[in-house]
Amino acid sequence: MGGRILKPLPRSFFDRPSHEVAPDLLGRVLVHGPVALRLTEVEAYGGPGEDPAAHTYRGKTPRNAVMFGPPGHLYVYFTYGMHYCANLVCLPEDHGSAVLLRAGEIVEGADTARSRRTAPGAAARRLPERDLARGPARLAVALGLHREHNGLDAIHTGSGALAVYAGEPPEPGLVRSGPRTGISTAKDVPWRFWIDGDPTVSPYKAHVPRRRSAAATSVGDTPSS
DNA sequence: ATGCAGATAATCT
DNA sequence: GATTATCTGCATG
Repeated sequence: MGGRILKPLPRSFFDRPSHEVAPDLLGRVLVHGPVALRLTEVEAYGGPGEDPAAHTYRGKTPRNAVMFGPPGHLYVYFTYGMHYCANLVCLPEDHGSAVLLRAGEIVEGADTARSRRTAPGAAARRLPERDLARGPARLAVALGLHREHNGLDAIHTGSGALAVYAGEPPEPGLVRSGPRTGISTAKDVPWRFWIDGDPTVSPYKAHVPRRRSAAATSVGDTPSS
């Protein structure tokens, strides 16, 4: 039969700098339980002292500890008071770099992904296929990744529920790179990688400084007069 | 199609 | 107390 056997990626795949792993991750297939996703957009983040935009820039903390662990593990963080984002750790232990999984195409378990992505109360209309994992927080929901999965090993061991497979890498000419999304420092570092023309790639958003609430700025912010 | 504002809490200074 | 590796809904052209 035509059933293609997916080859699991070995740990050594991730034992490289994150900006080398990131573009190589495009087209690979991440499987978590019933849902499989082909990566179409990722971002690399560097280690302490070398990447101001990285969570590890100022060293090890309880939150980013997993990034200082062995490669091939999942780093899941919580942000904006409501979203989870998932990364894959790179380089040997103690380096603190990773690749943020920003978007992908659901290739298996779309019904599961869709129900996870459909809010209880809202959404009378059907969510477009391309939006199921278009953006890092949406991707985490679609794959069912949460805080409890922080530190999980993503290397196929024969028993784990999570693994990354070789998949079909895109045509080299279709891989594009540019500045990372939504960061306030290191804005020019071109460590965002995506597959050109793929509809599941998220729209680029530059960082917008959120203005403090009016109440918080009421004292002492008057210009000279 | 694009743009803005609000949501909402862990984390770090 | 400020910031945040974001998303959604509602507004307008």
